[in-house]
Amino acid sequence: MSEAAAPRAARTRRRTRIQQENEERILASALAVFSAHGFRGATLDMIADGAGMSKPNLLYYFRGKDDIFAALLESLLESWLDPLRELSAAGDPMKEIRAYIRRKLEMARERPRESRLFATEIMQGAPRIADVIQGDLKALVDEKSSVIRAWIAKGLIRKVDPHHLIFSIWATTQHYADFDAQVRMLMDLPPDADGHIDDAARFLEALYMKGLAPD
Amino acid sequence: MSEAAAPRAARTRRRTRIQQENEERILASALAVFSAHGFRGATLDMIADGAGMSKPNLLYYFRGKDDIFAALLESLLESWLDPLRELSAAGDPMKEIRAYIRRKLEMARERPRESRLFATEIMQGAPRIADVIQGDLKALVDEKSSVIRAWIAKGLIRKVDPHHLIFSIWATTQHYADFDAQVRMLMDLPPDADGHIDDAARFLEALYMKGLAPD
DNA sequence: CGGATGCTTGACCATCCGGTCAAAATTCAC
DNA sequence: GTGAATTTTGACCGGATGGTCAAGCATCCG
Repeated sequence: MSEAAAPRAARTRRRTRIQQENEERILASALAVFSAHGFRGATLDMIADGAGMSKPNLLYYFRGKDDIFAALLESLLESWLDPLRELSAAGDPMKEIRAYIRRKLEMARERPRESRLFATEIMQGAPRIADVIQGDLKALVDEKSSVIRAWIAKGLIRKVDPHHLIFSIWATTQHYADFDAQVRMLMDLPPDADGHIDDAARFLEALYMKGLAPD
Repeated sequence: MSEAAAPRAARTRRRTRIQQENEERILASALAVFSAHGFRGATLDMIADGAGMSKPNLLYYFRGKDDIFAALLESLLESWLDPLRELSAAGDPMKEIRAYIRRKLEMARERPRESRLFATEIMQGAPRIADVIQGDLKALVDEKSSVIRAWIAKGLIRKVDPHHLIFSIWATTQHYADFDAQVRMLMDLPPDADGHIDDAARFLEALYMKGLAPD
């Protein structure tokens, strides 16, 4: 994500009210379309339709499909990483980890499309977001790994590999967003129910509390 | 998965040696291509190239892209569900669960493309495999959930929701296949190393053994 | 060894899709 | 209100892509 996508529209002066609004509508539509169909499966017409405008108009605001995708990722990245960022070295380790699990599950409930967007991209080798992963995300993960190692050194949690701990929390929580369709089918849930997330929270919190408690 | 894809070629009589070979080569190539690019991102030309034949020739064996995909899923499904099928009600619960985790991680190491194939499909709402999930897979999951419930009733493992236990094992193990690119970037691993899977096994086994042991 | 059957492919088609362009419509500043 | 700047769009283009077809080539069986 080297820089913000530069819409043709923005070449002239500052952002107009119309520019602001339309760019927001485009990104909102792009999130829906990209997360549902993947980058390749998404079409500019779908995104334009979702944003209530014509394709050429869409391309007046963004240079092309790649630019829309890049702008979308950039607009989402910050808040996507927030839950991990909030993991505080100063807090009680068990409470911090439990709270992290809760935040991630809440994201899975509230923003499943964001989760699927990143997931589909990573599964195809992360061609468009490799720099973000190796940059910002890696720095954050390394930092929090140190925090976890410090907790271990103090004997506050069991000795585990911080990377694998983080991966497992990502995997278990994002599962309820990424594999939502499967979860619903296997649990016989209606399309809108989300109470199972609370059950998942109870299960995961118990698993990690028992699993990480020092001997 | 209502029925096997019916190649034009098979209309006449029984499968020829050449038919057998070519169908295998096509499915092998299709696995590589579909898992790397998703259904929409895959093209018939890519699959034909990978199978070392022309596109019309490929379409002599399968009716179309959808048929190839359906045949591929059907050919993989059985062995994909094997690890869970092997979970035995008769065995020691802790050992059974640990062995299940190992089998799933081994699948992630040995057959990551299969994992990604199913994952991308489910993430897009499972449009092409809904019947399999609601049929065979659901029956299997329900059966094994009963097994787990029986273990709980006997006090052999802690009281947990069987569905969420199964989901969490799927999520944590398949993560190393589906998100392989991210795992490698965050752990600074070369493209071919797979020793981190052993570390993951140690982490996950410990997490679940401690997390599931009865109080 | 010759015909019937099965296998393979080059050429082609229709549609989709990302993207362009010029002109029309709207908004804005004065 | 009016001219300039901004916004919007119908029409269009070129390449990709799923799929077809008819003819050529290989294989098999008697």
